[in-house]
Amino acid sequence: MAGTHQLATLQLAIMQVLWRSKEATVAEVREALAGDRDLAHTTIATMLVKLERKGVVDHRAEGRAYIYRALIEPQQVKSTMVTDLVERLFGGNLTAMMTHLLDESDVTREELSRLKALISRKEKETHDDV
Amino acid sequence: MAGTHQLATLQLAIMQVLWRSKEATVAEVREALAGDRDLAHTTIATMLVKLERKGVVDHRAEGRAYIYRALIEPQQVKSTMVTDLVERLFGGNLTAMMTHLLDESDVTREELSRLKALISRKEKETHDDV
DNA sequence: TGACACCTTCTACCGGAGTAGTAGAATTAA
DNA sequence: TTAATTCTACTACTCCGGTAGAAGGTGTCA
Repeated sequence: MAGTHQLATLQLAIMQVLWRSKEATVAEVREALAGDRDLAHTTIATMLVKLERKGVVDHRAEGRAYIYRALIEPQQVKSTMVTDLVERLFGGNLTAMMTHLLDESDVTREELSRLKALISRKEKETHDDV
Repeated sequence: MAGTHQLATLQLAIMQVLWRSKEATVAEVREALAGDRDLAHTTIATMLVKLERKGVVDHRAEGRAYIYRALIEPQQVKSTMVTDLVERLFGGNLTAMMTHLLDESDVTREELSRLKALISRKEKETHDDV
């Protein structure tokens, strides 16, 4: 099971900053998160160390500062976390998850037709290659 | 924010047993979980105490044993957890979540048409009552 | 009535997330 | 040169999930 990465809330928030800006120092991450969450400089730094130990970010020194960058793609994290939730909540049943999403949230007409188009496109792509 | 319940993996697994069987003793929960997870009796018992403290289960004594039952509905938990993930991962954008699901998982033809039917049904339900 | 089996309760421990203070190095300003 | 600023490194602490041993209560049955 390589490349599966569960990330907690703050960790994910930090990663999202890195994904957006390619690279960032502790101060820059902190700046980007300010407003939603006002955290101490050291808190961000600590989290980045933990993320690095986890192998999902990397850093290089530039002068006195460390510049961090993400080592994994948003897609990997999303896949892991969504798949995991579908597994835990719906026993891996994708349609059940979709049904829930459609039932519980108020989707607009426009979104519905966009989804329909998406499915049609997907149907064309899906050859009988199972 | 009442009625929002985040549950971790084991907690959710235990709740699912309770939802299926309406009521269960510690031993029964343990039995139901055996195979996937072989846990000590006391582990389940401890988790149930924690879940009770959290207000999501309840118990009554019958003879020497406690019989537990769920106090919340599966739907409440699913809503909370799905909504939360969509928020954290896709900034609350439902369509983005759906797109991801369609792109990343290998959906079969059959599932696709079932989804299409689902959307059509939803479209009929959705009056312009926004 | 004593031995055993079954149950809950209490307590404890580990690890990870989150939060941050403090120390010490380095760079800049005065 | 000294003082202030700005970083990282180290440490620690709380909370929670998960896991389970030890202890103590209670029922059963020969």
